[in-house]
Amino acid sequence: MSTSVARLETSLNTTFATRHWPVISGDVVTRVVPADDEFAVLDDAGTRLSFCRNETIFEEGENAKYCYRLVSGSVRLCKFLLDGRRQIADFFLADDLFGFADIDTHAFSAEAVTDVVLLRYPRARVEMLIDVDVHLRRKLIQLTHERLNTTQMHLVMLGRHTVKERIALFLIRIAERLGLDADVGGEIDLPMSRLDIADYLGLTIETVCRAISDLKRAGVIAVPNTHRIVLQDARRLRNLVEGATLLSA
Amino acid sequence: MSTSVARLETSLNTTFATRHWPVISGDVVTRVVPADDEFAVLDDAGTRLSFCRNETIFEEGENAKYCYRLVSGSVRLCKFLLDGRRQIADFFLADDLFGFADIDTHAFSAEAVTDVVLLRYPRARVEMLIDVDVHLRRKLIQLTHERLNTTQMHLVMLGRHTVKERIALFLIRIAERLGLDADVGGEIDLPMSRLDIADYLGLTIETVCRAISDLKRAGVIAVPNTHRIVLQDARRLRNLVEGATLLSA
DNA sequence: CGAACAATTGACAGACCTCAAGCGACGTGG
DNA sequence: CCACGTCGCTTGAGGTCTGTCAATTGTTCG
Repeated sequence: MSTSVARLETSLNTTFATRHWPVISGDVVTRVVPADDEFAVLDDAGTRLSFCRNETIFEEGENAKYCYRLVSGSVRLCKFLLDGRRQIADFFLADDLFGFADIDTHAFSAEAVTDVVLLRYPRARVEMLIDVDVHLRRKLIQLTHERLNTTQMHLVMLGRHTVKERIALFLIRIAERLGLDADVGGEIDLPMSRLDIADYLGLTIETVCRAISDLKRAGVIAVPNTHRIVLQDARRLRNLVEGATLLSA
Repeated sequence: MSTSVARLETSLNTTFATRHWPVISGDVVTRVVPADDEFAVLDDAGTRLSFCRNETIFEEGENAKYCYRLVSGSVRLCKFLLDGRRQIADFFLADDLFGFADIDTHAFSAEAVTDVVLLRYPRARVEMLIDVDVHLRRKLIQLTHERLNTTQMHLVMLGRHTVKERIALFLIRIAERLGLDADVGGEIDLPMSRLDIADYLGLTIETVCRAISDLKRAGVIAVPNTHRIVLQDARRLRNLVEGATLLSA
């Protein structure tokens, strides 16, 4: 599959050949954007691009000429060490912005976790607009601040949380980002592989599997298929992360 | 000295009596600010405050009414879990800004690592100035982006680096922040305790001690006293972090 | 000099990683 | 349509690194 590949500008007629899993048609997902669209002003400057699963969107060290907005699919932001170790710093989901904080060159690589459609903005243009448009500016600053905060929470997870806590937090936070109420429960459609999760949580794939199996065995979650997780006992899931944060989730 | 101290506004007559180590007089350190001072415009809005070692500057959950600029001393940004685990997300040194990205409430606590002098700015004022002053705005945005980047590098360290690599990276990065050329070597004056280092690196104090002792035994560093580290063999120190980043330090 | 606190070192245990085999879903080819 | 190969996931057995517990040393200050 996806021998084809990413293409560009105009086209987008990438007959995303047959992929196996995440069925996300670049057309179906029609900009379900939150009402307040401070980014409308950016749209004119954007080029629509598509990438196939596992394709690289930009690479560490590359000149950071562009910023991006994810239209559909999901993206991982990652860094590789010389011996192959990998750390994923973030996952981006539909409507997330990324690449805006990269100064001069990208410090991390961005790769398509699933087939992906995104908008690409020239950084110079963005910086110009920031000076001109107060609403855009405020929104971008706010988003950057939020990202710094979530990155710091991620840091706490890697530094001080146990395996069980990390998995539980990961599921809770993904659920919330996908618009579920993690206290009620619901079904999560995980875009990423077990290995991606492991590299996000600073663990090995085996450890992630075992932890998920434990949760399954305990009846806290169900796993109808690999990429689908059902939160059955949201309360117990949350209890797994006490002592989590003193205040926030 | 500095038996005096912290205070402000009203009382806070916590006579933190005598402390043992870092002797930093709040008066001696007179704003050795880099030439380009985009922050001058902030100064009028700032209140000068002092804190004693281990005092809390702001606490997780507190209303984030203020932003801060560190004049002298150093500060840790940390989060506590219910069972006492602690993760330090950042250390701030002289002239660093902090608290600017905190939305609504502080997600982390800030505590004085040494006796500290700082400037406190009302957030509302800062936000107003950001809209008015282009240079201030650009500088603040740039600093926030830099902080996001260093936080992500920190993430890689916690997720994928070994103990030796973490210690080596920590020393290299602190040295650079203190203005040393980490390739040449030099002497680092560590403001923080071993426990602080441990909680910054996601380790225990014992593990940090052992790693430092190993480096000492190997002749890579010398440790004339607890808070002073001499980089004797900068090249070997750097070699410890290959496979570190593919490109950056 | 002694008390309090921080740092260091040692012995041991346990959590997580490594290595390896087995399973399951999916797609291709006979 | 079914068999087989591939790839990702899961499970098991065993080892290692780092955390835990405890004792010792060193430093600062009363």
